Amino acid sequence: MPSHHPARSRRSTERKGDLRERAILDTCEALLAHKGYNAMTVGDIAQGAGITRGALYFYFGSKQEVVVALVARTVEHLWERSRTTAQTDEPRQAIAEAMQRTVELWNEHGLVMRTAIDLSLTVPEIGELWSHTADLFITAITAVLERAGIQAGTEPEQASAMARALCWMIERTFYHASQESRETLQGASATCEHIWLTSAGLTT
Amino acid sequence: MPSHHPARSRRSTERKGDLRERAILDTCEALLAHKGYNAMTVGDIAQGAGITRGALYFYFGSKQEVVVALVARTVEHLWERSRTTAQTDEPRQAIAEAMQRTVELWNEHGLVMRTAIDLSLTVPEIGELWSHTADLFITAITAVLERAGIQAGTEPEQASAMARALCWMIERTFYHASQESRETLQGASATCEHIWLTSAGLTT
DNA sequence: GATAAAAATCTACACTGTGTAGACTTTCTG
DNA sequence: CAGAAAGTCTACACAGTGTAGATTTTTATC
Repeated sequence: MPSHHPARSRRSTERKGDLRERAILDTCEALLAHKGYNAMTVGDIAQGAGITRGALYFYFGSKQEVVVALVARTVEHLWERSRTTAQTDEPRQAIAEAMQRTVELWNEHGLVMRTAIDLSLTVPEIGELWSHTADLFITAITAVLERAGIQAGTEPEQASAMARALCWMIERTFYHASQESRETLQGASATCEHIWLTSAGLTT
Repeated sequence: MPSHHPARSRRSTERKGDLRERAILDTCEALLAHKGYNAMTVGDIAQGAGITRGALYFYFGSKQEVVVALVARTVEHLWERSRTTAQTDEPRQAIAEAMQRTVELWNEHGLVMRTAIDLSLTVPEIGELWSHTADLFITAITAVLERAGIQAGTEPEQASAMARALCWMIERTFYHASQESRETLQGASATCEHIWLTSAGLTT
């Protein structure tokens, strides 16, 4: 990998390699979509990016590394968005907004997110990335639950544990629904929102 | 041709192969536990079962087939148990019993169940097996919700969709918790049970 | 208990995909 | 424009897979 983190040194021109690297990740994403991780070979990716296998190994050490970089790119984007999104104090509204945002995320990045989940177990770096992402969600859900009056704490029926279960519910439900259609995903989101509301004691 | 041993000779001989087949699946399960699916090779399995690779291919056509058979064996066992377990009418008790049973299942077969979930996407047969298993759970949860007064139907806030979301919540929560410890799993179960009860409107 | 079919096992090989080595070409930079 | 850095290629060694065919063991039958 040539570019580590060159944030401070401003480069005059964008190196050819930066372009290639993006082409590689884009190709990888496309291949993931219609071949899946296992069927996709390093040769396929290289070919799609317009170079030979040998050249690809100049950028990434393995197929896994390519996918890790792809997941990192996407996840970075998620963090970015969740950081710049306004937080609402009113629980009901906060929940509605969170679910809406999550639907958008899955509509846009469902494929990579599903891949990240699938590879979490086998590729430690991806596991790391994804578990960090999940923690962001769990923290956010916990905050909403507490603001809605659920007792804070880590015991099974307190906010923290409930938030974790709700997070997994949303992850898994969206994982499946996003494979179907946007309509399915929207419906699944409504169901999750309803359960979240009920769990928060906001059933009016 | 006349059959000289009418009743008694049914399945009299257990072939040597039946023993080997079991040895292969057992070895596979053991290897999955401390190497994981990808790292485990056909040679490893054969060696563990005391035969060569070539001989293993007499029993199974591929590594995937071995794992499919292993999952099938386990899942068969799940179905068996859920069929012979008494169903309770009282919702609260039904939920408590279902959760207890599920904890036991994951304690006993967590490894294979996690494997099944991981491979659902990439191995169609396993996907089939697992989705059928999930359907059993979803149907059961739906029934309990309806008995508790939740409106029947498939709209986002009706019993069927809610049961699906709750099923995924339990699956994913148990998937993670069963990797930790029995205590973690027990706590996670309590949390899921609480959310299920709340969703069913049984919060007294 | 001899024997032939079936069941089980082995060795050897062809194939696919991975990752590495080293030579070569292009693109910067002073 | 010359040397360095970046990028690319071909060729090779290696892992694991699945198959072919010969060979041995087990089982059923007379």
